[in-house]
Parts: sequence; structure tokens; C-alpha cells
Amino acid sequence: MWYIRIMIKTLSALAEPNRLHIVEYLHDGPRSVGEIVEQLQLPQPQVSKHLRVLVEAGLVEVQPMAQRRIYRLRAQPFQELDEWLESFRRVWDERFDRLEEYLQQLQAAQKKDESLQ
Amino acid sequence: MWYIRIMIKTLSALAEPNRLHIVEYLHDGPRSVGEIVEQLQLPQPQVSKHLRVLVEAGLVEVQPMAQRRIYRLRAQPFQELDEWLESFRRVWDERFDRLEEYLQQLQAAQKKDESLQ
DNA sequence: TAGATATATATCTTGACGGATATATATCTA
DNA sequence: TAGATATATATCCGTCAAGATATATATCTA
Repeated sequence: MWYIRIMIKTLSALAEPNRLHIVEYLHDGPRSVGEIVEQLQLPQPQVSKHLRVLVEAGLVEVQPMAQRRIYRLRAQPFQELDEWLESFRRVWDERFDRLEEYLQQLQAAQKKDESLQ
Repeated sequence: MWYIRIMIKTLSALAEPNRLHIVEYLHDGPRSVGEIVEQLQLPQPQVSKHLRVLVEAGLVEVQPMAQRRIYRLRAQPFQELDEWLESFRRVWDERFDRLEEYLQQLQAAQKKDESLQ
């Protein structure tokens, strides 16, 4: 599946507490590295490292401004995640849990096995 | 934030290729461990291990059926993920990228600094 | 031009996690 | 009850990524 790699990139970038906090913080609007450091109370190199991962996953982008670097969210990966969830949403609507159906198929298959012996 | 831990659990459970494949496969309906093993072509203990992680994240649940264990998706974590994305959706609708606004604030702050000297 | 400021990069260490293998447990069936 | 079937658990190993620290780079300012 072509989109699996993209999803994994997005999901693993978000699945780290500090990075998720950064994303939540950037939700309010663009911020410089220094502001993120201040907000999260983390060593600056650690923040830069996490921001690099977020950039590579396409979740944020940078805009240089003198010595500062302004980071901001990109909509695309969130929209892709949203589209992926969409396929699940459709299934809830009808019937997410098709256990009964499955168990009946299982029993039918077993009877078939028995009759073949 | 109360929901951060939940989100991290969900995201890190999904952010592993084999587990994401399992979830995609279970999307079609409930399946036994053996069927998942067959589908993913992975060693059975590895599949059981991944399923355990998925159970602990609340993404799937088990239903014993003789020697077999039938796994199926649970809707809740997906819905929670959906709700989390909802807050981002709202921001895209108006203006996701408030860079101009931010830069103006930044310039205003700098002028203020200068005038204080 | 010499600091000062802001950020990135390089390097090392450590812990967690995925993969592999062997084995235990539970249930069915002959 | 003895295997056969289905799955879980235990253990070990190797890798990778996050944290910490030091340093490099770029830009501003006096």
C-alpha cells in the first residue's frame, strides 16, 4: 500500500510526547525555536532535533527571520490522517463489529471440514 | 493535558508497520491469530506480541472461541483520534498559517525593545 | 570587527522495542 | 487420555532513537 509509509511517518512523528506537545503549541500559531524551548522547558538542541523530525515528516515548515527560525504547522499530513480515518468512520456507521457474522462463517467452515472427512 | 497520554498510546501503537497492517486487515472484520499470521506472513509469537500492544492501547479486543482467539477493532480510540483532529480542522477552515500576523507581532515587539533603550 | 544572540549539528550513552527462538498453556479430537 | 491444534509467554539479541553535552554556524549590533 502506497500510503502506509506516509501514515507511519506521520504517526511516529506524532507519537513522541515532546513532539506532540510542540504540535499542540504550534496549533496556536507560528513560533520561534526559542519560544518553543521556553514553553516546553527543554534543552534547545533537543527541541531542534524534534523539529527536524517534524519537518522531515512534513508536519511543520520553517521560515527564517534574521537569526530566528519560525516554525509553523502544515495542513497536509493532518488532512491525510483525516482521510485515513475516514475509511474507518464509514465502517462504524454501518457495523464496526461483525463478530456474529464471523463466528457463523467459522462454524459453517467447520461443518464443511467435518463433512469432508 | 489529560488526553495527551491517551493520544500517545494510540499513536505509538499505530506507528509500527506490522501493527498498522494488522489494523488495516482487521478493518475487513474480526480475524483469528492464525488468519493474521497467514495474511502478514510473520512468526506467530510476533503477531501475538503486536496484538498485545494493540489490546493495551484499546485498539482491539479479544473473543475466545475454543482454542482460537478472535480479534476485532474497537471504535473508541479511532473516534478519540478523530476528535483530536477536529480541533485542527477548525483552524484550517479559518487560517492555518498565521505567519504574517506573527511576523508583524515580532516586529512590533522589536520596536518596543528599541524604544525602551 | 568583536561580541552577543539564535539555532543547528556532532557525538556519546542508555533504554526501549522489535525480531527470533524455545517453551508453556489451553482446548479440541481420536 | 494422548496427541494435535491454536495461541501466549519467556528470554535473548541487536538496533535505533531520545536525552545530554559540546561545538559549529549564521545573523545582528555596538
